[in-house]
Amino acid sequence: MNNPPQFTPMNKYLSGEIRKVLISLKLDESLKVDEVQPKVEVPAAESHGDYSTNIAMVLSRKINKNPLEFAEELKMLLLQSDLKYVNTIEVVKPGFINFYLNTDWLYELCEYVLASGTKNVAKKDIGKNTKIQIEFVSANPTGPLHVGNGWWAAYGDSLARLLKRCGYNVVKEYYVNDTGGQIRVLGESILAAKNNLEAPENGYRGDYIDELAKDYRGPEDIYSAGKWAAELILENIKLTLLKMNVEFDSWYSQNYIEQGGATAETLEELSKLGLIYESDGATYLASEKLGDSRDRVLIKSNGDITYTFGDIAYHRDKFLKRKFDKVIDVFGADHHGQVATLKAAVKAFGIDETNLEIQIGQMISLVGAKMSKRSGNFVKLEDFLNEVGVDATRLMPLMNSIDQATVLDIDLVKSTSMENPVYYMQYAYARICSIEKRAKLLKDVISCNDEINLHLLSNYREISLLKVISEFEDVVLDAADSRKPHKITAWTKQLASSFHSFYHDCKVLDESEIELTRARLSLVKATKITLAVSLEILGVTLPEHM
RNA sequence: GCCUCCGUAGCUCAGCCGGACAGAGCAGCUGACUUCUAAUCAGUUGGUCGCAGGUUCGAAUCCUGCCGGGGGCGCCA
Repeated sequence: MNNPPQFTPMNKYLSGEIRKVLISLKLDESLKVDEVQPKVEVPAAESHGDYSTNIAMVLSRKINKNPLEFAEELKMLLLQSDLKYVNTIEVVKPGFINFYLNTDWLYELCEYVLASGTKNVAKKDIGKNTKIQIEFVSANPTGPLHVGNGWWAAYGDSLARLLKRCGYNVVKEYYVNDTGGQIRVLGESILAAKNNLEAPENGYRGDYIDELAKDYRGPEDIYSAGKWAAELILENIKLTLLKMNVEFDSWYSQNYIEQGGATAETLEELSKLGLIYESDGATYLASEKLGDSRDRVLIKSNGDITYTFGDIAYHRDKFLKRKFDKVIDVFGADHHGQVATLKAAVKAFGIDETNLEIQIGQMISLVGAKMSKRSGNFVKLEDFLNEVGVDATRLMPLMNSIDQATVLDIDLVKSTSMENPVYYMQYAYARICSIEKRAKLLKDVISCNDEINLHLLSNYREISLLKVISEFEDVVLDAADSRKPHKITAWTKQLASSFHSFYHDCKVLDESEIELTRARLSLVKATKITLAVSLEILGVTLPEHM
């Protein structure tokens, strides 16, 4: 097996060189230079160089030096240390050190991307095969998925793809709430509709209930009806998710948790820990002392177990039975209240609570109304997919941070769906495919055995495009680490933009400039590789023509 | 009342583990199609980063307090 190609990102390279210089200075020991990792970034303004560091200002305070003078000192030492790629170093007003580079590193980067291909580019093993579970959607099987569910489906699935890319062993799970009160209510709603009665209070209503009721042939028993309907609805949910390119690895049953011994075992363990007490005929978990805002009822006075209890047993199952190292739950903001309880429970089981990560997504609502299955006021994800398109639907939730609440104006979304950035990104891909297709026709003219001279890529557009590509790995790591796939979207838009500009200014296929053509084809290929990987993470398809 | 998310250009939002003149898309205005696909490109108008303090050489970014909006504070799930 060949080792994957290596390439040290420029910021890491410079940071390492600066660090060497700092260590050689033998500064005050209290500074612990070993721990200092100088931050080297691409400055916002091009007039501030290709890369820049604020290390002189950060350290000057601690060592009691004038930041400008210290920066100058570092600059001199850096110049003596024979840096690769660096043309000039400048020190600017408050104490920034700016680096101006030649473009050799960009050609090396390009070669690295080409050698890596889609399989290895931006594949960083920070996960070290950590077993991580992501639970998302987990919508009750009491009705079809609505648009809000679709948002978490896109988010969770892309987060999973991102973490896989970074070397995590990821399992995507959907917790199926196939028991309890809502299944009973679902059964009641079905039977009521079948017998042409009013839907029960707090019951489910809508066309899908009427249609299910029409087909129901089982006994007039609410549990039978509820269970039957939930199974059919779940099948429908699976199909809708597949249509959206979301495939779960695991469907885990609440009924299994509650009936399969998990709750009994959990209760026993919590009892042993002295965290259980009775009050008013109910069984309580003393979760307040573990950081919850109050104690929680696990078993109601009528003997039924609460949803919370099932959820606690479920999370115990995740960590202790199935041995996940890390669990990420993706919840809507309306479930925010569960966080403290679950964290408390996990702590009780002796698990580091930071291994339970709960991502709270703010609410997705319709103009003027909340989405709710019980009220029948919601837009079906299925319909949304059909009208807006799968790729646009898939990308929309990945454009913003999940901390941002979203109010959807369905008519506006429909009328502007063609403006969705997804087409902009895909169009870049289609253009690349088109170029490559034509390049094949010119094969005889273009091909030769000489090495490709990437140094011919010197145009401003070419350099800019290479610079965007150079940031891909960092973006992937940052997005995975911060659990923010929308950062991939932002970068991909930038890549597409840079490519479109390049496409406009630089004719790739030019029979009178064979060498340049070959160099540009390499750049196009590198763009294609990174674009393909980023779109794949976003769960968007790669059209070869549009 | 307590917890939590948000408040940045006309609109939708990036940026938020501190950095150099605050960014993008849409909308508006101007210009580019006998071209490797114009689903594109180039240019341009537009902002006291909710308000007030504080920390800092430096704050949209961190801290505190207000104001405004969303969500949550069940023996519902």
